[in-house]
Amino acid sequence: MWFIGVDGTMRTYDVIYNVVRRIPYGQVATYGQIADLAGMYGKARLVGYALYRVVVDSDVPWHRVVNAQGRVSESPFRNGSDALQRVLLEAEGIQFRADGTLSLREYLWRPDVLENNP
DNA sequence: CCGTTGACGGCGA
DNA sequence: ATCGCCGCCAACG
Repeated sequence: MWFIGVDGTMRTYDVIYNVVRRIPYGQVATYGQIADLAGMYGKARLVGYALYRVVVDSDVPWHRVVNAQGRVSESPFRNGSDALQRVLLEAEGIQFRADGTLSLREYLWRPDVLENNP
């Protein structure tokens, strides 16, 4: 499998990426939520570190991860991927408020509810 | 083996 | 509400 290293070990960040891959189209998850689901409760920042390493054209839907305020985390180090993130989310039907936040109540992924269903 | 590097979140003033 | 502070850590050179 692509997420297992040649030595057979799955790296820490790969565990995080695998959770991110489960976020459904049109929904979002928070950094803290991903950490929790990855068995790294309280380590939201680690998720941020991991996503920083992801390349834009990755198979990991990195754009579906926002912060606990329902806002795209911006940083000059992201070199524009933060602006792209909003564009990609809007392309999935997610609407942003005037203050730059999105409705977590409406778009937050709830894994426990039912994975796939219309 | 270090030193550097960064997409968070919660809590207090 | 809106700041600042701080815990926390894998990957890379």
